[in-house]
Amino acid sequence: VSDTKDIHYEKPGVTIDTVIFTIVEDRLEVLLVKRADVPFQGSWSLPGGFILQGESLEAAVQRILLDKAGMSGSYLEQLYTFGQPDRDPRSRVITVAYLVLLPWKRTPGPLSPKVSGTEWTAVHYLPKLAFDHNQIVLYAVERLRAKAGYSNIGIGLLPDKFRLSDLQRVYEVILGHDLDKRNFRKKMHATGLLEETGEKEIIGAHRPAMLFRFKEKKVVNLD
Amino acid sequence: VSDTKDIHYEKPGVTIDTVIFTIVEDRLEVLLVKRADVPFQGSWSLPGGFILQGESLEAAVQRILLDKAGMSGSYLEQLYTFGQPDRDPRSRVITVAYLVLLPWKRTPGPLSPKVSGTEWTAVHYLPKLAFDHNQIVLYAVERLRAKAGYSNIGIGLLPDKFRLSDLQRVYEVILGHDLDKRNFRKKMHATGLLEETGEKEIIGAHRPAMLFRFKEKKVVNLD
DNA sequence: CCAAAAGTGTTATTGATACACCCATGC
DNA sequence: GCATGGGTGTATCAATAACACTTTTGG
Repeated sequence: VSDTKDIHYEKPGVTIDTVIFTIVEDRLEVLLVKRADVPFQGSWSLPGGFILQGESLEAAVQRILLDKAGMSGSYLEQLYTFGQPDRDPRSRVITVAYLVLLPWKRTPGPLSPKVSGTEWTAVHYLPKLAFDHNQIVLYAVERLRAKAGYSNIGIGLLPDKFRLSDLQRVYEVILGHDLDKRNFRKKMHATGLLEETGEKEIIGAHRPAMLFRFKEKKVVNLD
Repeated sequence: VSDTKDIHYEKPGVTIDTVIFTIVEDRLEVLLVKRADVPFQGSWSLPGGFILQGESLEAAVQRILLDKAGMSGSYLEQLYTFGQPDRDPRSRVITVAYLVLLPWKRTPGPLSPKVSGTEWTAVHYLPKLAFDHNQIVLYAVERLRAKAGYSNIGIGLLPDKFRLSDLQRVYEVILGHDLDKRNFRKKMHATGLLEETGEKEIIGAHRPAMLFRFKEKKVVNLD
């Protein structure tokens, strides 16, 4: 029963932490921010913050994204709530972790962090992070892998129009192993979620690739 | 960044709410408690409560289970954190919802609620609950259904020793449709998780059934 | 001997995997 | 004309789904 009247113990703090993924040069990268204050001063940590009055959890995530990363996420999913009593050395803080996917912009450069003190880091070379943030990132990677197996989660990491080889690359990077081109394309077409844009894109001295788009902009479970 | 120093807005409250499932006479039932206080005085609601200082979220769930239901859960999983600003009409309260499975005791009777003001209710005949608790129960049922498809979640709803027909019944109740006996048993045996106890059980005028046990006491993903 | 649940295999269908060549382009 | 990525189909294997009869017990 959610009863507020009998609180005689101190309220825990509640924060949001975000695991923001993107793909850069065939690597899965996560956005980190350098902590300005104690504890863990100077350590890297996940972008996060407190929830404002009257603000939904999702709205808080979007606000934090804009403040800390200078961008708004294309896909957003609640991950898990971490509440070990000692996870913050100062006081009890419970954090609701979110998984965020940023569309990978073809154009190189503008994906570089917009906010000073932030940096994209490959998940394979993650430093020791503040608080329990390493655990949170691992949990997020696990979730992302699992979802790659049974959903079109790749949509969150791609621009509106993309080549099938881009889509395949996204899944390969998430899963950590190569996929068969013909089987991958067969399966993707079978979902009925892809539509041709009619446009073709030429990169370098190759046969031009058809650009595709997802009919549904939402992440959806396949089969 | 989990920074407590710059809180100038009021902290939200944090609660735990539990969706406690069991199976009674081939029905999936959930434990409800009648609210003694405003708001929603007299309404049914999910067992819940505040988190004590220094208490982990899981420990809080176990404590609430014991207090409100007079029993400890066999399976426990964090469901989702609900934080809509208006979900509690008095003040901002964020709740971390847990899914709990109670082993169905063969012996009829002792599963009846131990604590006054609590009642088991079939999920198909759920009344209008306090707060957003209907939404939480729906979410829990969805999760349970999904897990029935790819895990041995049934373990949480069964006593230590059980007949294969009991196990099948559990899955049928969760999924809401009948399963083929031979295919079900083939699949279950193929997991390698079942072991014969050697004991047989005779109920009524029938051929006695072998009692089985799960080798792993944990819920595990199949395939 | 009858009613009721326990137990047991085979076939058909479906989905997943493995695998190799031609095409269009820029230089 | 050559290097590079784009694009396509078939055969095998594994998993799933459909389906019916015999066994053991108590009454």
